[in-house]
Amino acid sequence: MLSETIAVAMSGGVDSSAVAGLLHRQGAQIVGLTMQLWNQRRLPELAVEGGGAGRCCSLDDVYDARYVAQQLGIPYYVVNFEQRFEDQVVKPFIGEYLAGRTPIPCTLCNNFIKFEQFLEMAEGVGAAKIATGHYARIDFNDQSGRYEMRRSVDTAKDQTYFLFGLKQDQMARTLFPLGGYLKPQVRELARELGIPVADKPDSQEICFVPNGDYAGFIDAYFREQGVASEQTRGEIVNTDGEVLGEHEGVHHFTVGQRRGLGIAAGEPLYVIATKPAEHLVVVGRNRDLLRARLTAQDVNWISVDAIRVPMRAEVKIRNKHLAASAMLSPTSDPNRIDVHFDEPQRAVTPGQGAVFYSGELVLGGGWIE
RNA sequence: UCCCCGAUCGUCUAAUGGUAGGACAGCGGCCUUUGGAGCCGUGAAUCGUGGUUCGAAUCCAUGUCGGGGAG
Repeated sequence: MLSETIAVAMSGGVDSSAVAGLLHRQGAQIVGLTMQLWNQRRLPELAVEGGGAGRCCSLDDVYDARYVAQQLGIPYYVVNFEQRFEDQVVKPFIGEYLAGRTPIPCTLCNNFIKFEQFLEMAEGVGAAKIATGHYARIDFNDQSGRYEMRRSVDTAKDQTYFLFGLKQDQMARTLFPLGGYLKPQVRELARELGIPVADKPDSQEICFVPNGDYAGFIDAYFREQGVASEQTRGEIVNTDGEVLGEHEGVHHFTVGQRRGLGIAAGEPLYVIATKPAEHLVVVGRNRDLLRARLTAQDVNWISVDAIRVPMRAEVKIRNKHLAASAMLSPTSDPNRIDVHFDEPQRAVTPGQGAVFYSGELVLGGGWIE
């Protein structure tokens, strides 16, 4: 049987370019695809000097991706997912903030765009599999009959936290060629392969927010949609309900946040919660943020079947959180899991992911209620 | 109108005759490649005017403002 075609998601960055180069060198038949996800000129008031280079769909990045594909001599296409991206990532992203939660756009994008829409698109161009530059590892376990996910070898670059929503059938068709590499090795590899973007800086922050000011993005989106800023303002209160100040919208805040409150209380204040219905931001002391338990909803199991009895695991509640020991317990709802930490954790934040690990193995994960 | 009390960085406050300091807030940077957190750095004040004193945030007078009393 002929080697099957692999569609490489090329962002124009080092990692995905290295993936394309690597697979090409291995003799795979590949096609490069760049997803056009957001028009950076959409909200011109957010424009940043340099044209937003380093963002996921700036013209520069598309140019880079095309150039890399050209250098490798592989077919290359740009696919336009803007509408889908706005409906399934941007709007939910804003909606989550307005609901008092803190979304993870990267995970939404993975779940609804990269490993769904993109996978379909790949099929459409005759590719049975896709490959991305994610730092994670997928293996098939013959005994369990499941695809398993592991943290990347480069623990600092590991992106499994953002991948907890991947389904077995998606994993079956996905390659993460960089999961076994360290980032410096990837750059070295890119240089070896003659990839022109080998020394391009890593991108970071939310790809569709050109200046990194996500709250400013939401404000600008509101203005575009005709929502007046007066409608989002509200009060900052302490846990006793005493009014300490005012704010420009609950979407400017997330649990655990310290900066931007503008309240001089003699001691640092942190956001304990946002209450969008009342336009309130509740603040308190750092120790008020400790929680020993949470419930994860829409849980997706990856490397193991859904649990029926309690199970010990390490749980990450944000990307840079050091996974903490906890007991996972099933609830009456099979999609919801109770998590009891051995030690209270700081700033358990609704809308963020709770990802379950056993060592380097990603068991699964869900959304914090 | 009179009598008390008070007035220090943006905020809260320390210094009672001898270098105006701290906390919080702000700003900048680093670190992180969801949002946060954290770390480092940084600007910022004695209500005004006179006086006493070698020297005044501090003592005196007076004005202004704020709070409280006295028909």
